[in-house]
Amino acid sequence: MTHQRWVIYRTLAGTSQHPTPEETFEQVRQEIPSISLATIYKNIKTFLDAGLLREVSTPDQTMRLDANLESHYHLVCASCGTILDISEDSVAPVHLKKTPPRGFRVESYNVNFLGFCGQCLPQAQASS
Amino acid sequence: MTHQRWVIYRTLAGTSQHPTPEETFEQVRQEIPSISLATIYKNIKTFLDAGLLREVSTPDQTMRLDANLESHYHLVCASCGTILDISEDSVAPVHLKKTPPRGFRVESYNVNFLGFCGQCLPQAQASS
DNA sequence: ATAGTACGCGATAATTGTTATCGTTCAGGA
DNA sequence: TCCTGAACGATAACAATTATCGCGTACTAT
Repeated sequence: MTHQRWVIYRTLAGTSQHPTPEETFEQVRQEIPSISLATIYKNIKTFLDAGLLREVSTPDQTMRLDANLESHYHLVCASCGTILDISEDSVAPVHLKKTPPRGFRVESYNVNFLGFCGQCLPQAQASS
Repeated sequence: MTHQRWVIYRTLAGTSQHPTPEETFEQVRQEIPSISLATIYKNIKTFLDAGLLREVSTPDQTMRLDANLESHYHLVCASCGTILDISEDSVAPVHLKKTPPRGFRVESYNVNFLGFCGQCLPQAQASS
């Protein structure tokens, strides 16, 4: 556990903003100006492999990170892209009414809610 | 509506395989050898904007396309990445037990099921 | 029919996000 | 203190995607 690794982890774990690697880089840079983006990526990969971090899958083509290890889902703002967490027990369990096709065996599922965050909601309503 | 555009659309609409732009390129190429990858991307974007096509969000970092316009969710094989469709009415409606945080307004939701397809299931069970 | 116009096409360059390489440095154990 | 391997930083490579630009071709109005 090196200093760099610790600062990167602390930065990621200390936010609920689901930052991108680039954003993480910028933030860590304020503490360690000599840090390299490659180091950020390498440590993120290490954390992902170790299960200390998870990747949120979003429509945009950049990685969003999540240090919240508890089971939860995401609310994604269609306007600004903000991601908010919503705990698993806020959502009634999902169940299939039919058996899946082609012998598919379901191991887990994930729910994403799309909508508008408090800040974007007024504009969204105005334009509709 | 040009010839190229039509062939691209037909190729995308004629499969349930959720191809990548690259795969689409290879397939269209068999009909129009002079086609350019950029043309594929431009037309995909046109179709996405027009709502004739949708983008599936997957853990891997390449775009997967979906010409199935009916409401449905996806079964993703954790082993080979295959995506199968599952109709909306195969899944019991999802509902929230609590109101979302920070004034978030939910407009829609999406469910992704992760598991193993019929082909990968035997290996997956053997290795566990 | 013809000239004009605008849009789509193909080639290619540029951009962006991510990963690999390589030499150097540094932490932790003998 | 010395050794060793892992992590670091710089940079190049790579892959996916997007922008640019000149050309050709289909429609429009005359």
